[in-house]
Amino acid sequence: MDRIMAKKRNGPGRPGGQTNLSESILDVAEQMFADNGFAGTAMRHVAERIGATPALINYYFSNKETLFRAVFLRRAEKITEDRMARLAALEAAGGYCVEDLVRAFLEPTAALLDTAQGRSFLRLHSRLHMEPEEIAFALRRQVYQASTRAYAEAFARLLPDLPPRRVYHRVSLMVGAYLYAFSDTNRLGELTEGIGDGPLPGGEGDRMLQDVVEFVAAGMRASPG
Amino acid sequence: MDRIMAKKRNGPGRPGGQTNLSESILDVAEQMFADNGFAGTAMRHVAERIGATPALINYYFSNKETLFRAVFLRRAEKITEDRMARLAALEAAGGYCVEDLVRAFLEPTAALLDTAQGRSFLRLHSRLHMEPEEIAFALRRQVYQASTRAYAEAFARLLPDLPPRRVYHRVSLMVGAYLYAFSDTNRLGELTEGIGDGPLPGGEGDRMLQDVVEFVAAGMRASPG
DNA sequence: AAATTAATTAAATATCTATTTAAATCTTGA
DNA sequence: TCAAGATTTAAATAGATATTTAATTAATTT
Repeated sequence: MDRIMAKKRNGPGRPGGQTNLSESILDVAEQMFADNGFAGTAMRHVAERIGATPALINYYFSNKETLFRAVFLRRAEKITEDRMARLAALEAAGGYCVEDLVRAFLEPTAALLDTAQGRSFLRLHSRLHMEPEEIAFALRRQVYQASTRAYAEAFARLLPDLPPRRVYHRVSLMVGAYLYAFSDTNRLGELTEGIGDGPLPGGEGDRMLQDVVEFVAAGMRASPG
Repeated sequence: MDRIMAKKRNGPGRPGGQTNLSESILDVAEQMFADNGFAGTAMRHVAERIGATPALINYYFSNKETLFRAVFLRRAEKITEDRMARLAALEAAGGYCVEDLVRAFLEPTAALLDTAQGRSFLRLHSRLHMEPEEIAFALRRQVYQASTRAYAEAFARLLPDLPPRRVYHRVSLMVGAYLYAFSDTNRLGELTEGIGDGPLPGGEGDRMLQDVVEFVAAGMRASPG
């Protein structure tokens, strides 16, 4: 759609004015990593889309893996911080229920549904969770482990009849459900084609979040069999 | 672990006896596509692991994409058939509940948890669902669309108060949850490290299935807000 | 036994890949 | 104004990739 272009001058040398290419690289790389994966994305193509040479990407981010980490961390760190802040707010406010906790966990990612760039990140994010490679593991743990654990412990306090092991299991079911729902790869439209409730009222993102919260909160509260 | 080796003779020519390399190629490719993705898997490496040359793979499967399809379809088609058969059995038996339906949908994939090769497929399967590429879409639709729709309609009959659009949405939440849980990429062990309920009793696969069914069935039945 | 078909390899083809190096141009600070 | 630093390119490096072709050996059919 809207490809970001540096004003091109043929030949080498620093161009006039300000370019802020570093951010453009992150944006384009985010889209391409989301659509084609890490291995499927060529540095050359990222460079082409911003109208520059591959060497420029290695100038800003020293190699492909570092670029990937930068793309991921740019948003992921905000998500974790946001989750922790929301959890702290709930604790401070006193009483909260399972549904409040689910909503607090999901809102920081649901917010990304509102922009195309945010949706790219969500696809990237889902892919990363499905990739067993070491690069993916390390990144996920580094960013999400602490906050996910904090939420799991909060859930455990709300669900004293459920053994801790099963609380964690349900947390991971929540993660799987929202990743899939938010990543838009499930092509809900394709599946429901011809059902025709028409488009959802009240903003796609909000409605989506509400549906997921409802489903997950019920799953969390399910009486252990 | 157990790499399949063709008995090597140096030089070209048809080897003596029977080799059944076609199946070996599918097995190795399944593992490698699961771990490294489509773009991240090199034909050359697949060939090396079976002790043959890349040309042999192109002899049996004419190119990389066809190989990928063959790997996927080998199991996916059985899953769909199994799902349809189980749904028909439920219908024939007369009354069934939400939990029965969830279990019927999930059992064909949960069965794959019992072998290493099956778990490879499950990882591949999850990856495919997160890949927005055209190859992934077409495959998923070809194999799963009809059976998923049939289940969605069965759910709709059991949940008359829930608008069809939302039934489909919940079905896709179910899919996301089980994909993630069964693909083992969530590394539950890592997250729960130090919790120590110890290993689950009664077979990892069965326990896993039971947990997911419980969670998803509750989510499905959640009263619409 | 001869001819045909099946299964395999070695080698070549034609790209595509990430990354580095050196040079070129602009900006900034002294 | 001049030197130092920042940002860019062109070109080279060193491989890796999927796929095709022709040759080779074994199995099967006639």
